[in-house]
Amino acid sequence: MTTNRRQSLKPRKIPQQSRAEQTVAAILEAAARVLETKGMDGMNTNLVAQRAGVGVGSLYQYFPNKDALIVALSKREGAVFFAEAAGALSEPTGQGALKHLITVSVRQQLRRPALARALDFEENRPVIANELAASKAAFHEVIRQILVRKDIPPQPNMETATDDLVAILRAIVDAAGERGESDRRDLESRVSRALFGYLGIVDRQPEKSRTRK
Amino acid sequence: MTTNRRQSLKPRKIPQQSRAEQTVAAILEAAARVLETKGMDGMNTNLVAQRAGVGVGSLYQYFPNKDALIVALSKREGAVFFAEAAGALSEPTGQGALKHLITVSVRQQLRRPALARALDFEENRPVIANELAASKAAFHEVIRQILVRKDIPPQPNMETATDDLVAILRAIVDAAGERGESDRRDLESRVSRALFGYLGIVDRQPEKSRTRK
Amino acid sequence: MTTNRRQSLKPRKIPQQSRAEQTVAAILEAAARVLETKGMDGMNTNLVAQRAGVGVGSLYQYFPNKDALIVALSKREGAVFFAEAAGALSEPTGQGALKHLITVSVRQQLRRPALARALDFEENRPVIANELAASKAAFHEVIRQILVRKDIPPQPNMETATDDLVAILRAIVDAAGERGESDRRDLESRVSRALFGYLGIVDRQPEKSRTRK
Amino acid sequence: MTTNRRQSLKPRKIPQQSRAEQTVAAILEAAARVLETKGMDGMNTNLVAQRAGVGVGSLYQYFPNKDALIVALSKREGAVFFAEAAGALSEPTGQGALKHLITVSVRQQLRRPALARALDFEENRPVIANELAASKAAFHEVIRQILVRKDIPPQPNMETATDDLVAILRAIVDAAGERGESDRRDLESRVSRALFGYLGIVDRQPEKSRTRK
DNA sequence: TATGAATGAGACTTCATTCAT
DNA sequence: CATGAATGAAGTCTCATTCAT
Repeated sequence: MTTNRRQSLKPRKIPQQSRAEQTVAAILEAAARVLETKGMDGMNTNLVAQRAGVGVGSLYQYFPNKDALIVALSKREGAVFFAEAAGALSEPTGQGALKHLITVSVRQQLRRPALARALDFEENRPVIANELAASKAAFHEVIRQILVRKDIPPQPNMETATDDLVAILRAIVDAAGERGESDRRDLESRVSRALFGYLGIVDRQPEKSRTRK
Repeated sequence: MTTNRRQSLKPRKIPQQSRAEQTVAAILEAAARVLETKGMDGMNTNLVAQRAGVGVGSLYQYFPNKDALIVALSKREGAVFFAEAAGALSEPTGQGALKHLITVSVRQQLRRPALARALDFEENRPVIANELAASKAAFHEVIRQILVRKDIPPQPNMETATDDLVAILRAIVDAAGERGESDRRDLESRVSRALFGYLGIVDRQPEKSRTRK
Repeated sequence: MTTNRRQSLKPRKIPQQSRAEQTVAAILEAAARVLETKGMDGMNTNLVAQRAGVGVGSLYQYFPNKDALIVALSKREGAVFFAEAAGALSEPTGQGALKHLITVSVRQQLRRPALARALDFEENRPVIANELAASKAAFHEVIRQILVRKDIPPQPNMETATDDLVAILRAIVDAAGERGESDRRDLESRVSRALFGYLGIVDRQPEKSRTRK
Repeated sequence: MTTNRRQSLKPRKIPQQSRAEQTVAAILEAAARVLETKGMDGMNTNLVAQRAGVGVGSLYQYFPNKDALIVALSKREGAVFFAEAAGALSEPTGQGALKHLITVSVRQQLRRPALARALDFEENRPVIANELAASKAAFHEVIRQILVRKDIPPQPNMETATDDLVAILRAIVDAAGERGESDRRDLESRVSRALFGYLGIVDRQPEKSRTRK
């Protein structure tokens, strides 16, 4: 079974000694690596613990179950990203903000493509999604604030548009990740075209940069 | 575990009697329904067999293992779709063909959104992907032939563009499916904007249809 | 943990082939023996399966969890017993019926004292008790019908009296079982004295049988 | 598992400073409360320590293992009780002494019924029983001295009678505890009838107090 | 001495797959 | 061919106990 008892997915205890902090970090990183390598199906708590160099017990000391591990991982990955993403709001124009967001997202997703991909999927599982609702809302709010800017065509349905943008972004970058791409510039350009197109933003300057490859 | 012994994923025998065909169909449909309802995690061969009204043994008579079931399901879903999609090629213009493709894809994905979503994911698992390589190639060829048309800006990298288009398409429609949307028209419009934008097709006629909601 | 998911404790499937019936019987008997020997704490599903000569999987094919095993065992033991106990009702007098009940109970409890003791305890756990409520009620009804007879002093509170009688009976016989006693006659006499005393039945004939040991 | 390594069950050290005494008391009381609330199955050393407001380590400082905790608890409960029970010996008549004993026992058992019940059961586990043999013997000696009095019919087997009396007593009171009874008077009366009946003491005065309820 | 982090054996349970009937 | 009983490897999680700080 994937998930057993329905318990809080929140961390069981917050590490109080520095030794514990290290343990938690090690577990999380091990989980990340296993997820990257073998996917959710190949990930199991014993393996994660082993790779982290701790006993399974330690894992369960901090995470009530496997899903909690995913949640924690999502949050860990999301934290850095969100900070950078929020920076988009200080861009003067909406389109600039969007560009910023794209840049940041692409970089994030490309940092550890396999991990990002795996998490993207897991985050859709209701149990997980539920736990991450808050973070997701915060992120969506950022996007909403961008879409509302003057230089972006008004969108009929804000929520839908937000979802779509995120979905498109992830889709392209995940696909790239799967192919092992790593040319950020090109990727950003492709994503931009799709997103700007979606939003109905026509011609943002005679783009010369379209690299023929 | 996802897959145990490595065996051929091809159906074990081609049913030649109609009774067998019915059995296979029943199993496949049962699998589809379970996949829709409980996701891959909640799907197991015993359950599928039971829902199909046959013994597990019979299931293994026709499918060497669980993955073969997924493959067969993917092919079943893909078959109808591919036929319709290929029809796009008879459209005179590239943009028309693309529209056609979008319409068909949206319809397909919206027919059984949960199933489509689940399969989309499974199809990425290497074992499955490998088995479906041929079908995928055929589909991609269709897209390639569209992209090559005169009224579509030349794409720097054909393979990438194809992948991206499919990814975007799926992403938007999956998101819609998850939200329970069912307005095909609106969906098609959103998808179009993203895809045309991606391809660098600027303003296809002053679009008045953008519904403000 | 003793009990995990809250599921029905009812048997998962009823054996349809005779092979299955044998398996179920073997599992139950193995469980009984383990319970007798090592108590609930020493009983685990793997061991039971092994002793039954089947795989654990088979055990779970018929019993959704460990507790279901206990319930089934209780019912198995209770069934024979109840049939015999109900016979008490055909005794002409209430006191006769009581004697009958005592005889039957003592015999039952002495057949497999350790098992009886262990089950007595387990049957008090709420999860189990709940499942056995019906059987228990039936048994109590028999007692109630006895207590209502003319030659038994009216009891202020029927339910309490019933509970007490059963408790006393079990207590004495369990104690005897623990000591390894097996003189049924003596045991019956001791139980009778306690029960008749409890019910306020004074001198039922000059009892000569009081063995000096 | 119930007990891991076999070690002495005696407290590891006799606390000589009052702080230590307090710690031990806190642990014991925490154990009692957990036992009452969640039964032996729900009791675990980490929880007990936490409830006691100390680290697990401290618990193991004073108790070599979980069973030692039970033993200590049994002794703690037994101590007060034994003192009161011994008072029975100063009663002039045997029957008076017995009454005294009953009163005391009922009070004891009713003080914390759930705890008493749980301990009753644990005390039967060989490992525990063994450790408590001395206390038990002392208590049984008190009963023996009562049974030997002139106004009590001679019992064929002293040890058996003692065991039985205790068993009956516990059985009735435990049952009462389980039902949530708390009418000591009524309970004493019921116990008396059973015990006197068991001992073959016929009519202790025309009892008018039998409350019809 | 106290603390609480760490440990890992072992318990429970599931499910893909096989095979006797 | 069909059936469904049987299997057992593998995964999840708990908790008594130890030990570094």
